[in-house]
Amino acid sequence: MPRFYLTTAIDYANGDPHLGHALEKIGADVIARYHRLAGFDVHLLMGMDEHGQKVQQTAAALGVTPLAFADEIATRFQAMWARLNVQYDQFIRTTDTHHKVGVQALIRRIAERNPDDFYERSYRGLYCVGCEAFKQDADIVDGRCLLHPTRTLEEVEERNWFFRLSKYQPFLQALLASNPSYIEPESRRNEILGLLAQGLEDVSASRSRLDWAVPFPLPLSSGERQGTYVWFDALPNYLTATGFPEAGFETRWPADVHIIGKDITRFHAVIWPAMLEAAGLPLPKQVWAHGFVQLGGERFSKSAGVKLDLGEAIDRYGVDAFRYVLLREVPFDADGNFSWERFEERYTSDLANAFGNLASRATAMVEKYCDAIVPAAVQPAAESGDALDITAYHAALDGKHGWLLHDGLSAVARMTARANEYTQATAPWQLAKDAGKRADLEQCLASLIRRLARQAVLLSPFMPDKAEALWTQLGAPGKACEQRFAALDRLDVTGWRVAKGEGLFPRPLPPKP
RNA sequence: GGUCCGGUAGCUUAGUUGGUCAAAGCGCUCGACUCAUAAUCGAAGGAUCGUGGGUUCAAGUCCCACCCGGACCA
Repeated sequence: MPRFYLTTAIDYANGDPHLGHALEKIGADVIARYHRLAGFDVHLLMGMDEHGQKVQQTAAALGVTPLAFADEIATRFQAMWARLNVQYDQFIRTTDTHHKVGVQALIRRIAERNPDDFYERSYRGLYCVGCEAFKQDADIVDGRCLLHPTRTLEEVEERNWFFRLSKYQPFLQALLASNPSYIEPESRRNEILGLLAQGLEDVSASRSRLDWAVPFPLPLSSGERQGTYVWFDALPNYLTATGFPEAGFETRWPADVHIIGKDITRFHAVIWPAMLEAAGLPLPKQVWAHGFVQLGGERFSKSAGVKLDLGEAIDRYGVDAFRYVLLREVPFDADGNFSWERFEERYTSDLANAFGNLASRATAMVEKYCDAIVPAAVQPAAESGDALDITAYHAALDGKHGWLLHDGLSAVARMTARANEYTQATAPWQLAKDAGKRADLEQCLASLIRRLARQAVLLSPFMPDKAEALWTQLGAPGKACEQRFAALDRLDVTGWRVAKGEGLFPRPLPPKP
């Protein structure tokens, strides 16, 4: 069975999961579920990034150990992924012993193979005593730290280990020239190409005053031991999760795709492949940078109070409706918008009116006209008009042309619309009045059930529970998630006993929040 | 300040290499139907394609400048 290893960004243990996290995790889950239906041995990795001063400081402020704090945050994230029905195969935490061992092994391996790649250099920056951290320009306003505006920033110099990233510029340029799909979508690749054209700076790999970190395995010439700086700790999680450095990690590594947010493209497209090349390890096959979700047209932020309560969004119409609307509304290759208004519109038009009602009318007619037993279809290919949409669906999800999950949903929506048109045009309720048209009636109803069954399977990566619910209502054997795309063409619905149940996506709407 | 991405009907978006390219879905209006979750089907209306220049016989589609939104870098 072919393997498929995909990862999401590990989330920083500083705050609760929000809409942006949810988009990435649900998207990755859809891709994973799709590949299971396509017959792959799928491994979806998710996890937490738990080191660094912010975690340490927040924990200290709460009077708990950093690890206890990280445990709490990890528990909250995992609980949210469970609610969102995100089915990961592995959850890594950078505080896992194995990860720390792996990070150190990777650094040593680089140092052994390319002794020049790590070197000592002094780092100079603006240091905030309040934060006990160096501040970047984004965190500085009027020469003051945003969080501690009453204190003055000090210019501090320290010696650190640096990684000779600049050395890998030709390698990275050649990589993108020979393998353009290494970074997708194209807009993000262009960004990186521009960055490479400007020239790369070496990056620091260790920092002093970094106590809550993986100890950097090489001591400085002064004897000082420092903590591993963020990217050398976080990025290797994709590798250490496979068991590295222990033998056997190669069975999973390299990853097929890293699903990340566009804000961290640079680290995944530049630093990470350079690190792997330095270590003589295979590169991941692709980095996919999705866009951001805006909320009602505004960027959500804690400070501005623009945020969406994920629990509320899930409770609104159920987790599957939320997953559907989020991925239908937000293109997976660009920024998108989410609002309660759109949620209502999408739920009502796509799910309740089009899809749910199609299931309702079709099962009702089989019950009414055929004693609930799906008749044998005379022309099993009556729905051949769906072929193009099924092709489009796979093109959106198989990764060969990017991961355009929203296009996959559009394709299924067209199939649903076509089935409703077919129903209207054939008017089985009229055929039922004429015994001489019995064959036409049975043909129509069998076709509708077949279409619904196929749509249930195609939608199951997006809406796992609803797909199963429909599968059951149709009287289909087994489970929707156990089907294989390859066998879907030949799906025979003859003799299924339908059982029209509760509406899949009921109206009327509950009151607005 | 630099780089990149986006700015097309009320909303969300399609629009290969310039020439039926002004398109689709939702919403709104009208008509049809009654199996169904007052759902469905059909039809109509609706855009000076961010702004201003330029290239061209011909430009959302190429060039320049500017405005707005976003990401990254400095």
